[in-house]
Amino acid sequence: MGSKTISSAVIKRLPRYYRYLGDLLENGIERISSKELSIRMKVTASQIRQDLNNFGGFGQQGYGYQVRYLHDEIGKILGLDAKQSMIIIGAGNLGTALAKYDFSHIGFRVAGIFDVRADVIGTEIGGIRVSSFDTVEVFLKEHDVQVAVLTIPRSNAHEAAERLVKAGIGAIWNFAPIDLQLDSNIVVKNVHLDESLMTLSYNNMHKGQERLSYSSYMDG
Amino acid sequence: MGSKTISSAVIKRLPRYYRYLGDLLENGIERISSKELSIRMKVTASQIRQDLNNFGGFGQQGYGYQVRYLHDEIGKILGLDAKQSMIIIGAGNLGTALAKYDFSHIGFRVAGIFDVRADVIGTEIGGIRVSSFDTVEVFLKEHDVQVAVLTIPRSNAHEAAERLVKAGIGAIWNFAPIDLQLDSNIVVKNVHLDESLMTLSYNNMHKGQERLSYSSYMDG
DNA sequence: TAGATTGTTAATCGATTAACAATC
DNA sequence: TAGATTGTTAATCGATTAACAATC
Repeated sequence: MGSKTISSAVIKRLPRYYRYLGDLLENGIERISSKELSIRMKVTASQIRQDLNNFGGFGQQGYGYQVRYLHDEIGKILGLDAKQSMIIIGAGNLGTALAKYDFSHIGFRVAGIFDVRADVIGTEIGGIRVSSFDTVEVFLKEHDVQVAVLTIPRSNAHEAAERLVKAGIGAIWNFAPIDLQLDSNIVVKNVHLDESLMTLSYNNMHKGQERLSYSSYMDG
Repeated sequence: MGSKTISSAVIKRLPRYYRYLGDLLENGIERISSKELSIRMKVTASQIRQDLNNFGGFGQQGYGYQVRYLHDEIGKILGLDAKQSMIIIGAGNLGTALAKYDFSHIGFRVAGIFDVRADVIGTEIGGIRVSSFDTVEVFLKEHDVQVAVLTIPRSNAHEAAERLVKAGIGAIWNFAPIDLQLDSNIVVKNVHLDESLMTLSYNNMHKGQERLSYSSYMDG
């Protein structure tokens, strides 16, 4: 069902559409054409129409797109209406920050926090008690969790990931600087902050040699 | 000088090469061919050779590449040998996590932390006193800072960015969910965590409809 | 209806992969 | 020298942009 493969380039643009449509909603704008949206977003109108038509015809000739409708449809495509849960593995600096961050606007909530360090287990972060990582298998049996957030040192990341997968996790948001080699049906999304900073460094050093600001919107 | 524009696709791959070469170094491996590296990294040998040859001929026919040399050269290309400083704007959850993170392995250090909230100013994070954002212009006059890290709410992000630019900042690592519209010679790198989570959500919902695990290495 | 704007096909552009001559 | 592997050119593939007929 619905099996046409959609390129990852398109998928990566969806959240940005979603954000711009949300902004339009907030400003009380009810309809928009691909042309006008393209001007605001600094992309081509062609690209917007091509992207959207991967998922269906959301617009109307001569009229454009209804902002509310398109916004909500993209939200559904992204699964934001699904009320998903995630657990955070590693209550260090980054794990703590993410645990305190409110992801409810995109349908996510933190269901649990885990760590291996005795001095961290039992402390509270954002109203959630940190549990021993040894209890994660039991926890996953008892709770419906879609995503595991990996904010632990590189050295432990692979072993932890394999345990999580064995315990039934299907998606990992990985902040450890490592390429996880897991079963092909496990979805992994890497956020490598140091690599992000390195590309910023490169672009800053080599400034002026290329048109930077214009093509940088999707380089998030 | 050296003005051939290099595509951002190539730039984004450099940090990953750097990481793999660092791993090889740690394992005492002194030379590697594009073929063998391609197997480890799950990319084509062609791509590795094409990418590297954007910057020069680092290898030797019949031999391959010297790991130490190539690693250090890529480090230089990325500017990691430059000892750069950054300031963190916004001492919230994420700003605090980044302030405590050790970026010295890629040549960066945190020179200052700024916030507008009276109850936060004066507290200490990772050994650095949080200063009033109103003092940032003076600070930037007195210190050589390459990067400003923006970890503040969306509503303040644009105004803060403009002040930083006016005060001489040339590069912004932006964590606020907004597209900053700044002078074209300002380098902006966005890290939109919620958008990252949304694409993870999408891939998880639509799992099995495409070959996910294989093409996901660069989707960080 | 006439004007506007979509959905979609065709053309272009750029990035990736393959091939191979150069050379260590 | 023979074998290996690069640097680089050529072929392929995929993504973006342009064009336009369909239609609201």
